[in-house]
Amino acid sequence: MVATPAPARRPPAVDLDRLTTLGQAVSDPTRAGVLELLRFGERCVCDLQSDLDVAQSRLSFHLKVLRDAGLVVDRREGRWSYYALVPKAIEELHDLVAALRPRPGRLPVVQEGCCD
Amino acid sequence: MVATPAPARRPPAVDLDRLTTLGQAVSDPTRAGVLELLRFGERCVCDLQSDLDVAQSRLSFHLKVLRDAGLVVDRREGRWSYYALVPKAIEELHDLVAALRPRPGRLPVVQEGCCD
DNA sequence: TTGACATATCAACGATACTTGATTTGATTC
DNA sequence: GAATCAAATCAAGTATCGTTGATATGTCAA
Repeated sequence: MVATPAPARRPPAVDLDRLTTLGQAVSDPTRAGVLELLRFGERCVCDLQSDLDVAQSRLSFHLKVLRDAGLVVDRREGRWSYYALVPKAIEELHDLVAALRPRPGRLPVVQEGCCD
Repeated sequence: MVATPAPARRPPAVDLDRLTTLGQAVSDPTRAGVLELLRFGERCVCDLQSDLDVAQSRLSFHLKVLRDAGLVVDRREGRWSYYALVPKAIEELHDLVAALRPRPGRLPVVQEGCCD
């Protein structure tokens, strides 16, 4: 019989690395705007550019951040690039935030003193 | 008769300002660590400090960012300050992320060209 | 009081992140 | 091929953010 892994003594730890990466991706107005637009389906860069009214290289920069974070994917077709949301990544962030919810019934209020 | 506001032609816009603010609050490892710890109830600063092993002024700085974003509240008791999650703010972020989910059945795929 | 302690604030520096304009790459059209 | 176009990349500057050490504020205990 093989040793079983030690039972979790605490609720599952939140993947903080992933949370910070996704949080950072979402923390810029241009990038948030891109995500908002992509809700309705994939869009080409030139489309996003005119909808958001940003310089081309700037948009390209932000798209790269979103891509690196895994929130969007791109697809090239002729001279155009189309970007689309990655639903799984949105769900991932959704779940990470859910994991931050206060846990009911644990340490509701502090007792005597605090340190030690 | 007073002019009625123009009816919304699209699904409700996402509150991008709020999303970026909360995203930014969550985009730093120290701050994410604080939130993770606070899931179990309020903690005093000195507690957080030793759990996270960060300098005092640094923690204080990050707590301020979280406080300014509305994600935590503090309560002073004697010499100690206790910080706690604001469940409503977590829900708010949760909902904002949900609002980024792709909308089914709209612009599923791009047609001819893109930038007419 | 005085001293020790918990926390907040501040100023200065260093590190990241964002913006801009120019250049490059690759695809299309003439 | 040459010109054009969409998009990416790069280098430079600027702005924003995070860290550090010092100081300030307020509280408690001796």
